[in-house]
Amino acid sequence: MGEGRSEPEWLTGRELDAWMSFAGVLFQLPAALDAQLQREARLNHFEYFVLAMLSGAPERTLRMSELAARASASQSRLSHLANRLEDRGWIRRAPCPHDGRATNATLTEAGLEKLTASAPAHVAEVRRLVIDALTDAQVEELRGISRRILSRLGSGRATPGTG
Amino acid sequence: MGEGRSEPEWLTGRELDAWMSFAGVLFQLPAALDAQLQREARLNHFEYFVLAMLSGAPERTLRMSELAARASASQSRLSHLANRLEDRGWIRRAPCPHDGRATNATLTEAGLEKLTASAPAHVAEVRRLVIDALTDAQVEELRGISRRILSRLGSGRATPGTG
DNA sequence: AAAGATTGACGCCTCAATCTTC
DNA sequence: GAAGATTGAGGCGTCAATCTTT
Repeated sequence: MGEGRSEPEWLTGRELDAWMSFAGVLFQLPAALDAQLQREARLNHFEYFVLAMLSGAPERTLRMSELAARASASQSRLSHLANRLEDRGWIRRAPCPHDGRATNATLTEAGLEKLTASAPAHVAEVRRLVIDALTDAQVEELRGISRRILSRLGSGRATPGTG
Repeated sequence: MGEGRSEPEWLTGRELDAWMSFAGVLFQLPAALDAQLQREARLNHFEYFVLAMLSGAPERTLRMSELAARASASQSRLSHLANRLEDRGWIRRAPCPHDGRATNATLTEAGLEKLTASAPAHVAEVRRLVIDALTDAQVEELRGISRRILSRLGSGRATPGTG
């Protein structure tokens, strides 16, 4: 990892340069992806992600807590979202038979149709803004870089908002 | 359809793998940085960025519209934020002498103190989560990758939210 | 007491409407 | 009319409190 360059208080020129560019991506890319989904599907990125997660689960069903964990979201946030998705008919909730505390969320037929209708344009935007902007080697590098950052994020401190 | 890596409708295995990891970073890293700032400085990332921008400007002053452009934020968003920052005493607004339509935002002494007090911990978190998680070569790669993505973002379509 | 989930209050952002100055 | 800026309404997320089941 970071061997010889450990001045704690500031960033060197090269590091600062890299961080400024990366921070721009961190600001603007999620906004751009959200904008595309909002425009063409009336969905935000988190809503899309939740529908996608459910579509890939057995029975198209997942516990609320499991869903929250996979989306790195608080249970509260997911609960609010589930209210809205349920109102729109994309998902349905039912108490879990095996554990009276838990709630299962299920993707409805309408929800699946919504997702499959929205996916191609979203994937195309991801391809346009990220994948096709990079060389094959850079795509590989990006994977490795992301993994490393994620490992720091995971071990940093306990994820809050679980209550 | 599926020649090379230009199938428009979906992502190949390697691309998907890279995207999944990168999307995780896109979700979690901004949240982690916001959390640190919120905890230790009662600031969010956008507020910090605005203060930092002003601190680097001549006279510690910038037009609202210029500030919004540099932060890739809508004028509306910046205006709401400026209300809050002004209430807290970090900035001051005054009409621009040269153009009656424009408003200048100035970082106050208190705002500068707030920024300098908050910066070290924030930089340390950036270093911990990003810079020190990567090799020197990866930091360089990340710079190049970010530049490429930014160029797509810039040319994509006109930035909305200017009204 | 802990885990799972939900709710309401409050804060921030988006969107459309509005006002002033150029 | 366009540019710069602001405002209010409504939507979404966070936080703290609450309820139920284990």
